[in-house]
Order: sequence, then C-alpha cells, then structure tokens
Amino acid sequence: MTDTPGPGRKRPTIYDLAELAGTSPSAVSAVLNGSWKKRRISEKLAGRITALAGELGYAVNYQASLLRRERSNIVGMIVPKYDNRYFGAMAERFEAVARAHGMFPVMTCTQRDPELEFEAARALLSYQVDCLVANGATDPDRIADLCAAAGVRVVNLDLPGSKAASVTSDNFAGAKTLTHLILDRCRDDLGHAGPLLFIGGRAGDHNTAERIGGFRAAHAERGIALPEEAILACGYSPDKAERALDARAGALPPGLFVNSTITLEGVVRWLNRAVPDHAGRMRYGCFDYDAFAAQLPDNVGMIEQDVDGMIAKVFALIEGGPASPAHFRIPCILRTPPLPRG
Amino acid sequence: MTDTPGPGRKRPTIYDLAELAGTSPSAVSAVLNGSWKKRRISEKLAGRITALAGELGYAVNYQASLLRRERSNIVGMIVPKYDNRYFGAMAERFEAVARAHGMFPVMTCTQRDPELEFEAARALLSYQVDCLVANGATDPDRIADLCAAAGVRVVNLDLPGSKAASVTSDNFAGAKTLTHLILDRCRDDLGHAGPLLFIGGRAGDHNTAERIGGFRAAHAERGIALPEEAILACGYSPDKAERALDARAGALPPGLFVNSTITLEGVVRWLNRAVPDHAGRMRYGCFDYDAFAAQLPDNVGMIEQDVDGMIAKVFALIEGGPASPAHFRIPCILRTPPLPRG
DNA sequence: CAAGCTTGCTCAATCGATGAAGCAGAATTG
DNA sequence: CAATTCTGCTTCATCGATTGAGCAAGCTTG
Repeated sequence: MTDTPGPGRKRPTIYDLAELAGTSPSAVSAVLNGSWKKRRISEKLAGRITALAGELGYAVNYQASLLRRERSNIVGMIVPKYDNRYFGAMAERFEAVARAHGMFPVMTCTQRDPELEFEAARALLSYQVDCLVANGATDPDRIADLCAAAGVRVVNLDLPGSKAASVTSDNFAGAKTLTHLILDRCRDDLGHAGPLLFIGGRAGDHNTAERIGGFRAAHAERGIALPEEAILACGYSPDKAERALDARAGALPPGLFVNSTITLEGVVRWLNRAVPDHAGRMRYGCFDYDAFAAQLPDNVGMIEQDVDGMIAKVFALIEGGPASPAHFRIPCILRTPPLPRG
Repeated sequence: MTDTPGPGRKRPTIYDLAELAGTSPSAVSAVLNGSWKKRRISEKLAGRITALAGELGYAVNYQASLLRRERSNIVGMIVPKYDNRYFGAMAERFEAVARAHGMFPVMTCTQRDPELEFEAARALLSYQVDCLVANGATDPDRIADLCAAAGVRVVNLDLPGSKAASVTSDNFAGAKTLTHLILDRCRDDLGHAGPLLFIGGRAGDHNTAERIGGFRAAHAERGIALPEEAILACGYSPDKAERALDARAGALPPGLFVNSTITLEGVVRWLNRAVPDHAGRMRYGCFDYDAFAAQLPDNVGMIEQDVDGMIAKVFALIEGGPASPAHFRIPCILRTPPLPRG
C-alpha cells in the first residue's frame, strides 16, 4: 500500500493530493469528505482521488477540518478511574454509544483529583467538544459554569450537580432493597432480627449518604432501631475496612451491608483472619458487583448499577432539547445467587 | 466567574479578548500561551489579559493551535476493552504517565474488532497524534504501515508485531513459573505427580500460545509427559470453560492451570456444580489477577502482569531514538496467598 | 443561433492561534 | 544632539480543510 514507509515523513495534505492528481484542493476536499456529489465532481475524478488517497495513506487533519466546521461531533467525558469494573464499563459503554450516534468520544481520567477534574474539563473544551459528560465529578457545578461560558452542554453522571442535568443510580432504592434482602435472610437462615452493620464508603460522599439513607429506611420500615455504631463509613479500601473492624467494640452482628467490592475484599480478609468459624454463620450483601464475590457462600445479593441504562439516559439528554437541571435516578439491578442456600 | 452563563453562547477567541482588552490578538496569544516574556509584553498588559480570560472562561482552541504547531504532543492508544482489570489498568496508567511526560493522551476502544482497530488508528492519526500505541491489536503490522506513511511512531503493546517495537508480558516465563508452583503444590499437598490440565484461551492467540509453551516447558523440565488432552484451549468465557469441562472424558486431574480470571469464573462454577466435594482436594493457579479469586482456598498462585513496567517501557521507547522492531518481554509478578495452606 | 441551463470544476475567504518581522517611542550612549 | 539600543507592542502570512461564489465549456430549447 504505502510506497516506502519510513519515519520522519510529512503527512500528506489535500494540497499534495491535488498536485499529484492534477486537480484543485477543493475538489480533493469535496471527494474525501463525501460532499462530492453535491458539489458536482465527476465519478471519474472522485475515483482517481480516492485511489490516490488510499495509496498515500491519507488521513484528514481534524485540526484543520474542525476549525472550519461549526460542530465538532466530539463528546467528552471525564472519568475518575478506569481500573474498576464500574467506571471501566462506563467508559466502554460511553465509547460504543457515542460511536453509534456518529460522535467521536474522548475521555480523560481525573484520578479523583478535584483540581485535575477541572483542568481536564478545560482541556476537553479546548478540544472543542460539543458536549461534556462529568462522570463522578466532585464539583460538577464549577465545571457546569465553565461549560456554560463556552456554550457547551454538560450532563453530570454518577454524582449530581445543581446546574446541569444529572444521571445517577437510584442508590436509595437499591440500598433499601438490598437491606431488606439481607434482613430477610438473617431472619430466615440465622434467626437474627437485625440491625445490620453498614460498612464502607465515606459519609460525606453523596452516593454513600443515599445508600445509608436506604439502609436506615429499610430498618425503619421494619421498626428496627438502628444505633449510630451500626454505620461504619470507614472509607473504601480493604485496609481501612479491616482496621475499622479491628477497632470496633462489641460483638459483630451476623448481617452486613458492604458498600463496595473493594470494601468487601477487606471484610472477607478480616473474617478469614479474625473469625475462623464464620462460614455459614454470616449473611451479607454488597452494593457493587463482582463475579467472584458473587460466589462467596454467605453473600446473599449484590447490587449492580445499570451502566447501560445510565449511559442511554445520558445520550438521550445530549440529543434532547435544552436540558433543565433535573436529576434522573436509574434503578439498580439486584443480583442474587442462582440457588438458595441454607 | 461567568457573567450570565447560558447555552448557545460562542466560545470566546483571542480576537474577542483582544477587542475587550483594547490590544491585538497576538499579544493575547502570547500572554495566554506563556511566551509573553520572550515576546516582551508588559506585566501589566499580561495581568489584564489573564484576568479577562479568567472572567470569560476562555479556553484555547487546540484545533487552531495545533494546526499551527508542528508537534501536537498527543499520544494515542487503541485498547481492545476497558472493562477488565488488565486493560483498565493499562488505560489508567497510560494516561497518568502520558500526563507526567507532558503529553495529552487520547484512547479509543476497539471492541476486539480488527476493522474497528484500523479505523480507530486512522482516526487517531487524524487527530495528529505524534505517536500511537497499538494495544492488543490483532493486526499490528497493518497499523504500522499506516503510521509509517504518516511519519508517526508506533509501539505495539500486549501483542507483538514485526514492523514496530513491541512490549509484551513474558508470558512464557510467567506460565512456566506458575506451572512449577502448581506442580509443587500438587505433589506436596496432594501427592499428585502431574500432569496438570491447561484450560482457557484460544490456541491461535499469541499470548495463549506462549503460555502453553511455558506450561509444556515446565512439564518437560520435570520429565512429565503431557498428553494432548491436557490442553483445553476452549476460549475465555466462563460458559465455554464450563461446557469444555462437561465435555471432557476421563477423570479430572487435581491440578489446573487456568488461563484467565474470566475462565476461572467458569471453572469455579463448574467445580461447585459438578464436583461437590472438591474443596481442599484441588490445586490450581491462574494467569491473571483478581482480588477475590486470590482468596479462593485452593488457588495457589496468580500471575499479575506488570502493567506499570510495561507502560514505562512503552514511554521509554516513545521518548527514545529511532525504534527498531525489537520485542521486549516484561517479567510478570507471581502473587501467592499470604499464608501457606495444608 | 442567442438565451439559458447543466456540468464539472477552480478561486478565494475563512476558522483561531502562532510567531517572524516590523515599527513607533523611550532610554541610553558616545 | 545624533546614533544606537531597548521596550512594548502590531501586522501579516501561515497551518489544512471547507464552502459560497464564480466561470468556462457543453447542451437545450424556442
């Protein structure tokens, strides 16, 4: 295909192609961007140019192309992390759906750093995104202000903001459902009436707060009093969970609501270490999904966030008319083990 | 900060700022891109322009800026998938290191589709990447040709190619080490001399082939004969593993080499279903890492690929001089359970 | 066969940022 | 005080693709 490939070569431009084909740059441009029929370029010339472009490995310069167009068709998303199932799936789904809508997705990972978050948003604006998805942004309203000044639409994802439309999981409802399930199983399998222990996350965290709300609501609906010590918002990491459990006074209730698989990792480690005979004598559920964690014998259910549903809603908002700062809560999916255990 | 934010606004340009500040566009440009000292713009004017830019939420138009510069400082990477730990970690690490090197990372996910792979590479070229990382590309040489024509450097990652430098895990050595470990534990804990069963992956797959090579080599080093049926390259998915195990004739050897955590999921499911009393009577290892899988009682070790090391090598190649199509194999990390089991 | 339409192109302005070259006016020097 | 240097700007061409306007040749039509 390529003549004599080698580094240090200049990328061919429409001017190069025009000279080689003995025609004008605008004819080349029209042929290569598909507007040639409209611009009455003959099939013959079009064929010649296309073939030449193929030979030279021509690729448009978007920098030049987009400078001239008024819409870029680029959708940007900032993401806190990739290396966990939830945000990884978000990133992947976002890409696929953007492409299906004829847009070009650009993502950037902010490492949960609020300053980087803002800089990343500005960088994406500089790439002339038509639209920005602020995924898990700690200060979405600051980003919304920036985008408003640039006339760029924003949608918040995973964490809500007040200045743009927001799509999140229905953390409250999901947590309430899961809490009821764990309470049911504690009662049926172990004869334990509650309350459960909530572990993991940060109380200041919006989603954790909503989940704690659901956790409390489920207890309230059953008339179970919930002492303050029943909420251990000790952070997410396995180590923090282990240390929090070590530091806890009093007997461990046999029912646990674990706020993420990361935390569950610490919980399992702690159980294996500190409660040698725990097998079969605990019931827990986790707000997050992991295939191996789902197979742990005393795990009675996991909440999986509906990533596809959330991304679909995001694109509906992007395509839809002028966005009001509404908050859409997407129901979560409860995953229970295939067979009942005893 | 912003006056009256609202959609449909035009992004401010240096021309807008120049008019508002009563100065020329090039002064504004110089101030905003930091070259103002060199261009002898007064501190006073610089301050005025900077303040104005802040007020209006100005962000450079990279399309225009990059069109004028000769290097873009954009590094592109194509990735097969995000939603697994390995490629998720790759993506995240790639971003972080690119930023640390003062480059802007752009990634695009190819869904393991060879055609999309090529199109994605072309799209990244259109974004004027200075350098492209072809991660897990099924046809890296085709991409290398395309890039050579554009004078863009390529580095292959995870899967090697012949026309550009390649960085992969040392799959052979990793698999050999893991095989020896499993054989040791089979002998010591269960009195089983081998051979093991290899399960998962596709034999045509470069990395699987290398791992099978390591698996064979370990057996050969111990003088253990390895029948053909000991290699079950049945694909990666849990279902395929389950079905392959169902279809297998003869007794299951007590030692397994599992080629990925995805496959392990199926293996564990099958064991739970088809071998009720398997606990404590099996030893297996997995070429891949997952925190929960690591806690499975009969799992004697997992191979974690050294993502940080691989990405570091990739950037060393990017920064380094003219790249020869050498193949660098990065050693894997063996992760064994913290406490010996019996 | 002149007037008008169609076909198949080319011309030239434009998008926003950049930076070499240039140009007043002030400051310094001999 | 003329010559030179320095300061602090401005002017303008440029990057590559796009697109409205224009133009020459060929074809219709009355």
